[in-house]
Amino acid sequence: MPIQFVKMKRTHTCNQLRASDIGSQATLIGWVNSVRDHGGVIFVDLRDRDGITQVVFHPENADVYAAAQKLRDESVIQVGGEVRKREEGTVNESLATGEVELDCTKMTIHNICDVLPFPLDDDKADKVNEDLRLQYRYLDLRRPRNIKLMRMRHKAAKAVRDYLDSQDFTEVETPVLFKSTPEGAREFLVPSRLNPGQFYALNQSPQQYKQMLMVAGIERYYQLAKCFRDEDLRADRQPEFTQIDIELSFVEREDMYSLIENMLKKVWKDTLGMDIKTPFLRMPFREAMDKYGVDKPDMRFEMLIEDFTETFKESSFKVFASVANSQDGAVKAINAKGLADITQGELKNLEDFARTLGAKGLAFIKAENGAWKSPILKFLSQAEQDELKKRLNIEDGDIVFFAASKWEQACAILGRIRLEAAKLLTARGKLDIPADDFRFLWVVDFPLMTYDEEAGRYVSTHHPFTSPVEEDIPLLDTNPTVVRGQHYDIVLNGVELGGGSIRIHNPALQEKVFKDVLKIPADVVESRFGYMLKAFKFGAPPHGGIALGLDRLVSILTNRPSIRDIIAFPKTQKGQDLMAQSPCPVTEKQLKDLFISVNEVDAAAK
RNA sequence: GGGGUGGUAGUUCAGUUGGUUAGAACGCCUGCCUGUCACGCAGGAGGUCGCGAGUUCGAGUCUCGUCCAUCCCGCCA
Repeated sequence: MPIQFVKMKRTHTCNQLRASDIGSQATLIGWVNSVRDHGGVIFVDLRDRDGITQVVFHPENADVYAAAQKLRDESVIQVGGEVRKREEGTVNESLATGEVELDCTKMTIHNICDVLPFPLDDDKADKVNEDLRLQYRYLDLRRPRNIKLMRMRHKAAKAVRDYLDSQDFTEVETPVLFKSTPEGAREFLVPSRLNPGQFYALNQSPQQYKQMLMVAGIERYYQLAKCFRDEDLRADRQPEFTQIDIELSFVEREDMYSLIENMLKKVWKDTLGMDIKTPFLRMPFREAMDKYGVDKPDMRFEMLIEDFTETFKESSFKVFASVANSQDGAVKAINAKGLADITQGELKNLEDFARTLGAKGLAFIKAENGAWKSPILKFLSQAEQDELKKRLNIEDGDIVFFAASKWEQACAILGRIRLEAAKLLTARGKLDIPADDFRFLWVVDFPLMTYDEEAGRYVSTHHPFTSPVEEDIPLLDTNPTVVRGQHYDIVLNGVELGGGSIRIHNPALQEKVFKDVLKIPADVVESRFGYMLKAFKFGAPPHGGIALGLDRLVSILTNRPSIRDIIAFPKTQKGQDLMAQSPCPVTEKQLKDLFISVNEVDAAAK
């Protein structure tokens, strides 16, 4: 039974009392951060979301003193008393309130906390198994560090809203229950009770609705939109996530760049107080792949990939020469500066990594003690070695990795090696990436289409609503893969923050993309996109938009490795909420009402 | 669907070549302590070694399977 001595109102937060308050009465409420019982005097560090204040219990105040002996960490108490000056030598410099303490004469115990399932100190709690922390997410979240993350997320979202509001945007909510669009990501299906045998799909993004809002004449739309994808999870992927979803009419790419740059400028200013530089760097997709091996380059360190396809065309090293002379073949290399001390194990890991990406092996040259060491060195002519040395700036202590393969694969392999090498160098203290180093980048000039060998047809690089660059439109008929899309990705520190495009607003062009280029059967086009094509015939304005992942944005902003850290109630890699325990089986009646039968495999899982 | 890592006390971990009663720190409980702030001191409780098979005289340790978590590949128009 909680004891209650007297009714009183909170007068201060736990981060407010200062020397100037000495002698006045105050009432604080919060959680017991720690109890130090000295037998004749008890100290309680009282914590709320703002800070900590020391509360003292003396035996003279018999009631509260006796009650204080029963307190356990994380209990919730309300305490009243006089603000006292701390004696000389007992001031706590590490607390903002460290000059004073509250001499407790009145107390209400709102809740005595059970023994905690895991420690809540940040340094200890960070090591606790995440599944346990997710079971008790409300406790994990209660840690000051995590509360701060939630508040940072709020600040970021508010900055986005404030900025877009200042630019005359209207926030419009679009349906979460949408229709199934099987060509995209895997969807969550929702059975319709009123339409037996039919299903909604949770929206993967408000893409089609926001384009309809443009046709509707909203002109400037945004939404912090919950989106759902039933794909496998990663550290930066959750089944439900939040997008900053934006769409405007009468825009061109340049307008979009400056809009987003200014928006992010405000986000960084309002959250971290930082001024980020605009305009952001821009890089064509092809260059990103060539130099960084990915379409989302991490610009915080150099280590660029160099192309040696020409160098090895005439080489006597047949492995490289044959690739260099093949269709689409490329020989590329990267210098991991200072990583010649790589261990056998680390080298093997890199090699395995390369293999998973389709490489046959991972050729390398180590420069150590004034000499080059490499299994392939004997095949390389002096001229080839000179060329490598010059263009890769090979010095003692370096290690160079090679990839010889199809262009895209060679880029991808070294792109991964580049990132892994950076991790190894960072661990060795040879590469220092400050936490507040933010490198924004626009990646542009993506091909509108890529050819899917497996499917034997063209597929949209982004999505089928992306507009081709005007002068490339004639090429749609002859060579779709060289058509450039009016698409842009925004990349931050090697993470794709978001992407968007100028859309097609011409119904004839949209229909052509669906039917002639993507070869979607006419009846399918009609059933999936018929309403869009029709809408475009009724005064569709030119428009474009973008979507940025809010979760990813905040995780980078706060330097957290996983977006689970900045989502209040995240799901595990199997998509479960360990606290509420969802998903879970439902009753026979529920299923019956929905005309659904569950097969035996699922029933066994119950 | 595939690969890696991990699972031992409430928590974080240690546990030798397979060998007696599975340890430490923190937490918890009891007692002492009037100035601490990671308070201190003394004592105590607490374990189906994720689960299931197998090998063995004997398994925390070896083998196989399985479950859970996590990282990655595939996937994410």
